[in-house]
Amino acid sequence: MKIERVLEENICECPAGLECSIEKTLEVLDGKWMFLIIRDLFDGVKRFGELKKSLEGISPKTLSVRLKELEAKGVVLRTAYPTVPPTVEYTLTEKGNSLKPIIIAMKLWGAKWG
Amino acid sequence: MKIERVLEENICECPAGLECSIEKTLEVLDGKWMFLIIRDLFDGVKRFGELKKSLEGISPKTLSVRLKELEAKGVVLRTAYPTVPPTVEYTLTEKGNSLKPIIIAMKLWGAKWG
DNA sequence: AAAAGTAGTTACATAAAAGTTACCATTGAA
DNA sequence: TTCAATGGTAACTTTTATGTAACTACTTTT
Repeated sequence: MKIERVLEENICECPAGLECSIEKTLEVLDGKWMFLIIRDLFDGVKRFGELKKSLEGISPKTLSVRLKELEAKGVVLRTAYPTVPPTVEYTLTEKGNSLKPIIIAMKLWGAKWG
Repeated sequence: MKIERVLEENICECPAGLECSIEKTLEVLDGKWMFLIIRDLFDGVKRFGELKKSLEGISPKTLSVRLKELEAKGVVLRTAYPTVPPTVEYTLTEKGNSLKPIIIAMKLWGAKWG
C-alpha cells in the first residue's frame, strides 16, 4: 500500500474483530529500549559490549533480556563466534531493517518538535 | 530535511553531547497507551467516554493521567463545555497531528510483519 | 425520591520493567 | 599465578505503569 493512500484513509480503520496493526507493531516495539537498540543496530553490526556502552544507562540484564526478545521475534540476528573471550555479533534481519521508516519518522519528529 | 536524505544518513548520528532526537520523541510517545490514544484522535474529535470505550482495557485513571500528559506536552487540546452533564472534547494540536507519519509507518509495518 | 449520565478522582493493590551488585567460564598475556 | 577481557547470568530491590473499586458533582429524567 502506498503511503499517500494511507495518509488519506482513516487511521483507525482496522479489520473487524482483528487486532489493529499498530498494536501488532507495539508488541515488538514495546518500551523505549527496543527503539533505542534498533536505532543503534541501524548503525551496523554491534557487539554486546558496544550496545551496552552506546545505550547509556542500560543494565546488562535489561540489554540481555531485550536482545533475546528481539531475536525471538525475528527482528535481530545473533551470531556467536567461538573465540576466547567470546565474540557475539548482533544485526538486524530483513524484518528488523524494515522498521527503518518508523525510526526515521521518529527522528524527524524529535528534531522538529522535541 | 527530506526523508530520502535521511534514509541515506547514519541513523545514529546525533549532535555531540546532545540528546538524540529519537529519545526526544520517546519522551512524548512513552508507552503503548500514548500511541493508541493518538491513533484514536486521528479519527477526529473524541470525548473521554469515547476514548475509554475504544481503548479496550484502559482504566479511567490511566486515560486521565495520559491525556493530561499529552495536553501538558502540547500534543492534545482539551476543551470543556459547561453543560450538564459535562462535555469534554479532545483533539490533536498541530504538534500532535505531525505525529501522523510515525503512526502511519507503524500501521504499515504491523500490517506487513505483525 | 431515586436513578442516570459525564468526566473524572482517590486510595489501595498488583504487575511489569528496570536497576544493582556480584559472579561465572575461558585462556592468553604480564 | 594472577589479571584482563567478553558476554553474559542470578538473586534481590526499586521504580514505574497500570488496574480495581468506590465515590464525587450536578441536573434532568423516571
